[in-house]
This record gives sequence, C-alpha cells and structure tokens, in this order.
Amino acid sequence: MDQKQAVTAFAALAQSTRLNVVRLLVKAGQEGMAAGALKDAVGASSSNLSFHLKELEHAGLIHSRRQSRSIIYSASFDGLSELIRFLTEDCCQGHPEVCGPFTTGSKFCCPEPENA
Amino acid sequence: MDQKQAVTAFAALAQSTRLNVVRLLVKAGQEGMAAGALKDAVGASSSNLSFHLKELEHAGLIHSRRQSRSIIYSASFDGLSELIRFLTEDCCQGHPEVCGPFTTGSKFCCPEPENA
DNA sequence: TCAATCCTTCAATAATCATTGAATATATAA
DNA sequence: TTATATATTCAATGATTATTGAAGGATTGA
Repeated sequence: MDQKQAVTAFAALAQSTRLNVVRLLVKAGQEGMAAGALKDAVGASSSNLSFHLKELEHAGLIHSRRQSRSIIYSASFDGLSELIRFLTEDCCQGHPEVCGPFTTGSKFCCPEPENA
Repeated sequence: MDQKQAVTAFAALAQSTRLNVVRLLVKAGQEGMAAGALKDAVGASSSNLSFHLKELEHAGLIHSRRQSRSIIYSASFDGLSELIRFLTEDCCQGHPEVCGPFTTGSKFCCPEPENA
C-alpha cells in the first residue's frame, strides 16, 4: 500500500454513510449484505448508496458479488488490514514499549513474542 | 467514540500531508517532533502545515506541547487506538475465525484467548 | 415476451476543504 | 528594549465531494 491508496481509503471512511456501511460489513463478516439491506440499514437513497458503495469498492475496502438479482457486498479484511498496518508502520521505532496501550497483542506495532 | 468523531478522524487522515505527519509521529513515539522538523520532513509551507496540524489535533489524533520556542507534536496513541477499535467493532460477530487474517492476535476483532 | 425487482449511471446543484501569502503572536537572546 | 526564531491566524481563491431525481441495465418469474 502506498500513500496515495491510503489517502483514498481514509477518504472513503471519512463520510458517515460509508463508515456506517463498512462497520456493518465488518460485523457481517464474509457473508456480507445485499445492497438493498444496506440501503434499509443506513437510510440512504438507492442512487446515493450506490455512489458510496462504489467509492468504497474503488478504495479497496469492500468487495461485491452478484447473487441473483441482488448484489452482495462484503468487507475486504485484507484492505482494512493493509490500511491499518500502513498507518501504524514502524510504530515507536526503537521504543515499542510505549505503544503498549495502543497495540498490545497486535501485529501492527509491537511484534508479538515468538512463543505466542 | 461516536460516528461523528470517527468521521472527523478519518477525514483528518484523508489528506497526504496530514497522513504523512501522523505516520512520522507514530514512528517518533512519545518524544514527538517539533513543528519545524515536521515542516522540513513533509515539505509544506509553515502556514499550511499549521493548518493541517490543527486539523489533526482537533480530530484527537495528535497532541502538542510547547518547549521553549518550539511546539512539539506527538501522536495520540489513545486516539488512534479508539479509532481502529471503532472501525473494527464486533468484527465478524458470531464467526470470528474469518477475521483471522485481519486481526490475528489483536484485541480489535477476535478476542485473544484467555491464556494469552 | 412482459412486467417486476434490484441496483447503477448520469448531470446538475450545493456544500466542504486545501492552499497561499501577509499579518500576528510567543519566546529567547543580546 | 530590540531583534530573531518559531509558529499560528486570517481572508480569498481554487478544487473536490455529496446529494438528488430521472433514466437505464441486469435478472427473474409469469
């Protein structure tokens, strides 16, 4: 992931309807949700939601697949993971202990012990 | 953290100079960096950088403290942590195993085993 | 094929954000 | 007190983004 992709991804998350959608899809997991279900859940017009879904997909944060008449959207866990990793890269370089409260147990900052 | 705060925070990260600043400060750790050093590092004008630093501070992603003539900025690890937690809340509810690639070992999605 | 459902595309408008340079504020040193 | 270093504020301009409603594309069932 480079700076430009990351800016695009953060911009995609920087809008209430879209953030709502991503959080719903993160909860939903692999199964995902149909565009219509998302529309009901977030209360947007269908054209507006479609615009936002396209932004999110373009940013690499969600995927879509057709299932009969519906289009099912799901979170891209890879995309989200890369984004967080980019943001927190080399966290507290040389002094990882200060990142503790931020990333205890996480691979994003302080590496986990080998024996984990 | 609520939806509105999260949108503000993501918007703050959705700009190249600001993202650059945050990543530098994440690397710098508690020690932080002076505004002047950030200015040199990111190549912005001082007024422009000041504008961006204010946005980041307002978003709760960085802190500032005065040290003699300089103002030292540092990452808010609490702010970053809350933001990521908000984004990934209830990840894959009911089927946490699918989040594995995303958050293995992290508290953000799949809870760590009790014996960790 | 016809109608219904589900979703997307398009063009126009309204709203928000980034950049610039000049002026200002704060702290230190001579 | 005066000069210097460091950083912020302000107003104006240019650029980007969100929303709306109407029209169009894809899929299914009768």
